[in-house]
Amino acid sequence: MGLTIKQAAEKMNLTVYTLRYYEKEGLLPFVERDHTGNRSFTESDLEWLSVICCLKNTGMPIKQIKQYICWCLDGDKTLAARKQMLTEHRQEVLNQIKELKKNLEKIDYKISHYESCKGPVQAKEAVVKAANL
Amino acid sequence: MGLTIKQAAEKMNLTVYTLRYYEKEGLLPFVERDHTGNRSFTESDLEWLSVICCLKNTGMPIKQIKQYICWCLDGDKTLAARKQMLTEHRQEVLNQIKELKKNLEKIDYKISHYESCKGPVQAKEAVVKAANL
DNA sequence: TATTGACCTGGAGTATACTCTAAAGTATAA
DNA sequence: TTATACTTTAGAGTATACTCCAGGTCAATA
Repeated sequence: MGLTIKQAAEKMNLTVYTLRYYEKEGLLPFVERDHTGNRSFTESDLEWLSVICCLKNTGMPIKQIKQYICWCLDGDKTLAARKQMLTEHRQEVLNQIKELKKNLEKIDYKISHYESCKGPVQAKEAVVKAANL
Repeated sequence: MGLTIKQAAEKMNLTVYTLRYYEKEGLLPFVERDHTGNRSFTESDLEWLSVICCLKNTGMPIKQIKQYICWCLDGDKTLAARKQMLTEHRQEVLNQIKELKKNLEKIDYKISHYESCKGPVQAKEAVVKAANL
């Protein structure tokens, strides 16, 4: 027996609303139903979900994830397309990391100014400059 | 003379719509107007904007950025609060980078499977496993 | 003087990704 | 048998961050 939607949601740290939404958007064409019409999540489904979450958490839009999933279910003839999509996405993730690191430096720089402000009152202009730049 | 909204937008790689939206949201209380009521962006304003973009690009919500800007204009009594906000945000950025790197590994792993699929046809099961996991 | 072009405002519209509600169905326990 | 604890669907509502439009103002040029 597979997991109920609630159990699957708990395991994946998602809400049942989100899982139903993902299905509505075509991200979960592989999830089957039991005799009463309830969704039944297998271990394999959870692995698919973990790929979906990986792509979602790295900024891929739902529609593109859907495209990827559809390609996966469409057999070998989409192998090249899938590989290309992931390779391009990989580059985007690398760019995101680079951007974050650049911005992190700027944040660190500002924090370092606040560090130097914790002592006794300084010349007002110096404080203003440190705070604003 | 300061820059027009169009010039400022170009310099900051934003649209004029976005700049007006930011002002509407209280992110640009420092931008002044000329005698005709047009916004006039100074160099200092652009520096503020670059901080705003830095925070926005690292995922800080507009409302929180507004809080930060308001604190900056509210003098020394908010120094501790500002420092705390940036320090907490810094940690969030570190977490984002960590998460992205973790997901990048998963993406790399999947790509490596596609790499191994480019040769002559393999056993069908092996291909399916490589593609799906 | 008339037109052009860039600016202004308020407010409506869009995109994305959920998030929730209402009404109905089903299985188990008291 | 009735209560509860789930499940289902369609569809409405929310949050965030823009994005655009209509109608108007203003300054410079033909």
